[in-house]
Amino acid sequence: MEEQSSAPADDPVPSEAAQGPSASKGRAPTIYDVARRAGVAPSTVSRAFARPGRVSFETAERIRAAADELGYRARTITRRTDAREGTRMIALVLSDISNPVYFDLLRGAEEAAADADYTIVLANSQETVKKEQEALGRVLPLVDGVLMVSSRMSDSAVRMTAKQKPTIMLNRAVSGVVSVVTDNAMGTRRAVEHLVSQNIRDITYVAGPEASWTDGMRWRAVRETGAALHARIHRLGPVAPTIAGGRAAALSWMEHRTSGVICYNDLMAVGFVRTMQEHGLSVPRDAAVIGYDNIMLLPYVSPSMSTIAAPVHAIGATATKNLVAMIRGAQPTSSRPLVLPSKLVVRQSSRVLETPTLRRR
Amino acid sequence: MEEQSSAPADDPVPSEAAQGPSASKGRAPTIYDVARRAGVAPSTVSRAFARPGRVSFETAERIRAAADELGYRARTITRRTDAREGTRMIALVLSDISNPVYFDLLRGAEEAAADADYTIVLANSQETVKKEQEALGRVLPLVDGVLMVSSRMSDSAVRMTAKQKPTIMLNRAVSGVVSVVTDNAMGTRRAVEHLVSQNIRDITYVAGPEASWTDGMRWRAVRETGAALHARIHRLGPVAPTIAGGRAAALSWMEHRTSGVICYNDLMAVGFVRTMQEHGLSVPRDAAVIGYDNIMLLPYVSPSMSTIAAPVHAIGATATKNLVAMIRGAQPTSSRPLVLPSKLVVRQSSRVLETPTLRRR
DNA sequence: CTGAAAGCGCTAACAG
DNA sequence: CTGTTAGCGCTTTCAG
Repeated sequence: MEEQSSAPADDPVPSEAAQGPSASKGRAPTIYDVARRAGVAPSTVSRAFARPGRVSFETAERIRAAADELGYRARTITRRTDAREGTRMIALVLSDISNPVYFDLLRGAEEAAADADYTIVLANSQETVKKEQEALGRVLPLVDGVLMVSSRMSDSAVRMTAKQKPTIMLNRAVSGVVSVVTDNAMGTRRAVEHLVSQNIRDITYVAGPEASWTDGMRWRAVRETGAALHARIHRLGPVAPTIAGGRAAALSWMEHRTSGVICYNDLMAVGFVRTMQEHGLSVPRDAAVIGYDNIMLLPYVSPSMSTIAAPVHAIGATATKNLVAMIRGAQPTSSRPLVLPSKLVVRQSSRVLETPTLRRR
Repeated sequence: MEEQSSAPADDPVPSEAAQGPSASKGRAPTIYDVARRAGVAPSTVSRAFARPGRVSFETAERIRAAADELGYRARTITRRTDAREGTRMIALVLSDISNPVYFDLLRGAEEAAADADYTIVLANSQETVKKEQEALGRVLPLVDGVLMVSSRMSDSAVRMTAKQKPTIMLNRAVSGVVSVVTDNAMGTRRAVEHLVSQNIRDITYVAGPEASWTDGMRWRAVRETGAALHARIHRLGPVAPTIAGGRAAALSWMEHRTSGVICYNDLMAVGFVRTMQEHGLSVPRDAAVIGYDNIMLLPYVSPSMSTIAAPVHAIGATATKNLVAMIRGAQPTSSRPLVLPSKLVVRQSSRVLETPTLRRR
């Protein structure tokens, strides 16, 4: 629209017709252009952007004006990567952002980062490990540190990354790399106890993605606790960690029903329950169902869903704080992963005995 | 720089550094280190990374080996920003990533980006406009284009950005900037018709964030359609676009009930309904409630929630495709925003008349 | 295919 | 406070 209209009249501009329509055309203006236009030395322009105090107000004014006219924008990155000053950016790499679990993690990370004056750059890679590595490779050179969430990359690949930039692993433990994980075992134990205490001794664990470290931990926790408590544990899957995956699992579960079901995550649990209901089964009467993660809206589904909750916000915040410390030169204190506690949240989907008066909280 | 190493203080630690578990210590290796190690010229190393074909297989091998040993990593960004080759990254700026609406948008954007071999970098800024601008400023220099979702920045600030890099605005129309929006009017009209056809003629619109362009559009659509259809329209709010916001709104709504309620978004609608239920009211009997966005899990809350759905995936994909075209030099065709249709999804929360056979309990 | 050398845009060091 | 002059790490000529 007004791209044409802005035709500046006052223009002592030489032959170089400043710019075409919507910018991005005639090569981005450099610091030299601005300097020439403002009648100062390039270094002064540089200073004006990097160290505002060090340049006289008037000169700064003039430079800013010139920069505006030319549409100049400091190439912060080049400057910073070259100067090794740090870019004040942190990469958060995660494989599936559309999983609601990550919300609070993100929030926690962001708050902690903001406190320390860092910006979080998210690199998401729904797809393959390959994509994940590619995305990581792209952002790696421009951040001061890396937060990897539930990565599917191999341990050695992760270690490679950790060699290049301060790195913290979340939701997975990799030896040699600082890790922050949740204590799946504890929450799981509570869940199994909760079921067993209601006389449920036949429990199916519905597995999530095979490559997932978390799935391994959860399955192991279920199995071991089950053994300790004399419950019979079965395993189904793996299926996709989605509502659809849960639905599929429910279908095969029908052929060998158990009175208790623990799903790798909440989304699966929701799908599982819905499919049961569609087949005329009722939850928790026909089976008590529990998920993991405590995602948003879980209290609002019907029946409200029990879950094993991780302190996701704290994980994000803690990891970020530690990462910032590492960026500032701190050496990792311990070689063991930092473990944060998880807890069981009981709602209707697993409360068999005393059915409450249906108006939870 | 640090060649004068003997000078600085108390460092009795000589050559030991090499293998500290978490590395990231001794100065990132440069292309020169690799070159020396591989016994070639720096330019050859550069070529080996940038233009694989142009270097003999053997030399490439040697260089790769040397790079691995030293843990060298191409500083892609510096290289690319300098070379104006483009970084093959696109910034997706959005103010609140924890809103589930953005899932599909993100997915759409990512798929389209991947098709064109671009990576999406997410810059999230929960907070103020100031934070948003800051985050944008940080990533701007290093991306080839910008996707702004529901930005709260001023029109002129947005135009500023658009001057520097190809930019597309999503969920908001800014004159002079390519925009992709949904046709809120159409979906809203259907919703109001749906209510009126069930003899609901008293409708409350619960407003979302004041600064939101979308809220303005939705409110306007409700008001105008209401007028056209002879329904009485009321307005409540603004409240936060969250479950809590919806709960708060429900409380004040109690004092002046209407038989129809349309909330700025689904989260609010869920909170609204829950609060009604807690006060002994039933949905849709006491009020038909409709949200916007069609977020995940909506079919699973109780009662399942009606909503006005935008083709979010398509928005993300379309915008990204257009952006890539712009990056490649295409000129924006039209100055008017690209409008994608929205539609009404009727579920239990608004179905007053023929209560379905509710096999969904 | 490779090396030497001249940039690239920006910053730091050192006068004055 | 500002200009000059060396860099910074990487790329691009331009010869061989």
